[in-house]
Amino acid sequence: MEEIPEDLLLDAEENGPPASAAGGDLVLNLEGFLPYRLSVLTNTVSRAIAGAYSKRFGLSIPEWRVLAVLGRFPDISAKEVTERTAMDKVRVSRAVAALRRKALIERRTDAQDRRFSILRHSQRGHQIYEEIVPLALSYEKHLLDALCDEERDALDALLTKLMGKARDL
Amino acid sequence: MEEIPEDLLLDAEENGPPASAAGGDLVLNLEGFLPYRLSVLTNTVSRAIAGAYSKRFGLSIPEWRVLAVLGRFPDISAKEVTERTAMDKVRVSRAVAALRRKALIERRTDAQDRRFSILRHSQRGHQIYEEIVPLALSYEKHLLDALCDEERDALDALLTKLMGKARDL
DNA sequence: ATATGTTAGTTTCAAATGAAACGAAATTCA
DNA sequence: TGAATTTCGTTTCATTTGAAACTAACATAT
Repeated sequence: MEEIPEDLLLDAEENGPPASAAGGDLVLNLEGFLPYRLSVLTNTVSRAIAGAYSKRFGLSIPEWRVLAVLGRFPDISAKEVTERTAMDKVRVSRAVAALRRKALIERRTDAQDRRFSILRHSQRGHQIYEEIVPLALSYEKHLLDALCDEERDALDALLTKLMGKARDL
Repeated sequence: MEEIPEDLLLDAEENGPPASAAGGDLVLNLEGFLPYRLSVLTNTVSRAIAGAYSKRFGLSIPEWRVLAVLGRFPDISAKEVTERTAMDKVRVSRAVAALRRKALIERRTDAQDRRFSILRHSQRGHQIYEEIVPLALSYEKHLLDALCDEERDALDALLTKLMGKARDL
């Protein structure tokens, strides 16, 4: 269903920050809009890293996150994984199932409270973890290479503050 | 709403977590890992904003982005929308289709090159846009309230630098 | 012209996602 | 005790997503 064009106005480029705006119209400049900038940066970073270990190890992002948190906190429950990864329980459940299928983690049941699982790396899972960690760290390092020490501290503080604000809404 | 881990340690390397983490192993501290922190912050922010206008106006994130970029750059093609929103062409195509179904944007065809579309707000689309912009800006303002002027400048510079680095990989 | 290649945008298909319903285990309260 | 409630984790179902295949329009070369 293509419509035939009527009159065409060729568009003059508007540039620079806000400024423009006919009459009392409000205009939002996406390129400078903080939530948007965060989103683009995050997606770019995530894709780059995910590309690295999904190609090489066949891991999805949720799977890698579970592996990562179990590297630091072995023998925790799926519930605690959700808390430490900020993923919801459905995602965690599926990531855990996938990792078990691949024999990269092992699951036991908590004897005190049998609703809880107890998760940890398998030997092979731990090997892979130890291969990925340097990759992840080196990508982080690459990013931080853009910054001097003071800037890194500043970034750390800024992210903490923003996270605090973001949560209360 | 997921809980966030309590202990914040600076960057990753060797840490002394629970007993069973055996000998000289490398450990990655997710809570301090920059890509992860960015991801959590971004998702928190995106969800909060999306919640606001999806409930009230029935718009998805991609639809809002298209509407937003057309607010600032009317009469551009879908191709240019993809460039200005950092979304892939499939997402843009579907968002445009959805917005047209809702009669919030209009599409013509470029007479010079009939592969290109020419997109702009409908009247009603523009109304909605002008209702959402203040919402979006006020949420951004809320976030930035956490920061003083110097910090805002610093954040701006940091995001620019990080984005630059993120892109080359 | 005809063939070859490129680009804008859509469609198809399989995988990822999240809300809600669910089963099992534990807890609370009568 | 046992009925009602909560919690952990899984499953179901409808929607969203992206890679790849596709169509249509244009460009270039022979």
